[in-house]
Amino acid sequence: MGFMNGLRDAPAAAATALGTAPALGTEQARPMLKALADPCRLQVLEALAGGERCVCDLTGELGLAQSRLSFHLRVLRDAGLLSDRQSGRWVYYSLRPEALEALQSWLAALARQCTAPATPCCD
Amino acid sequence: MGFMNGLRDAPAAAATALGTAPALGTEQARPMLKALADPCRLQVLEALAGGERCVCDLTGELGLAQSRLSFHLRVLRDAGLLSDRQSGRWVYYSLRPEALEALQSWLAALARQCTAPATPCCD
DNA sequence: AAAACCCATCAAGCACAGTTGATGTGAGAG
DNA sequence: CTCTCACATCAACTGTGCTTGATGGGTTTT
Repeated sequence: MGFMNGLRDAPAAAATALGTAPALGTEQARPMLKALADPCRLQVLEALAGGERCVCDLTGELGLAQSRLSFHLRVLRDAGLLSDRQSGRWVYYSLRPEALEALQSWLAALARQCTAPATPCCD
Repeated sequence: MGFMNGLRDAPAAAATALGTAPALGTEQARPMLKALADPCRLQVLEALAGGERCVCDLTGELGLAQSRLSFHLRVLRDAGLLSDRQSGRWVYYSLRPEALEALQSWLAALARQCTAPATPCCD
């Protein structure tokens, strides 16, 4: 059950170079943002920012219970932020740059016109 | 109590043009990400993406109870994502582009080296 | 002054996400 | 085949964050 991560891969890859990207509605950004809301999960992201890592390596570095780390890895993977790869009896996790870039472009779209002069409110 | 939003304005403004920015540690990104984790709050952000809005206007457009909306606006403001301005008996809220850009650069930093070949794990 | 309005805050109730310890699965090692 | 190891999953407990309705502060009207 690792398929259909709720994230299309094609359009995000094209947006790597520039800041402009294929929109990505708030609907699709929501699960990722929800997954990023936990301090424990942010630790994992920081550790994975340097590259691929296996679970046993992460438990040692972060000092987390194995069950706990596995739970958070699943949340991040289900949100489309992580990809996993099994090699022997180890499982390696890594960040998905496409997902991070998709979020970047979503933020960029928000900031695009947000300095508008204000609607007249109730009159 | 609207001062000291826990976000320096100076460095973020310089990063507007390019995608490169003043680092912004995970420590400072955390409260923003936590604030972005709620669907109700994302609705507010979308509504504010078009520009400044007063509260009474938002309650009408989003169909939220006044108390509820006020609660979420506070969370977003405390996280540094929103700025407020009082005019008469109305309060106008707007997105802070600096905050959004700071998050963008934080994501960019994560994606920078995350494709590293994987450390040897336990040997 | 009183009344009407916009918005913030409060206390209580409630739902959900996270933690913990135990158990299950699947792949090498002996 | 059996044992060990890496990791996932489960059930029960716990805590944190959201919702609701009522109250309070502050600003314009009349």
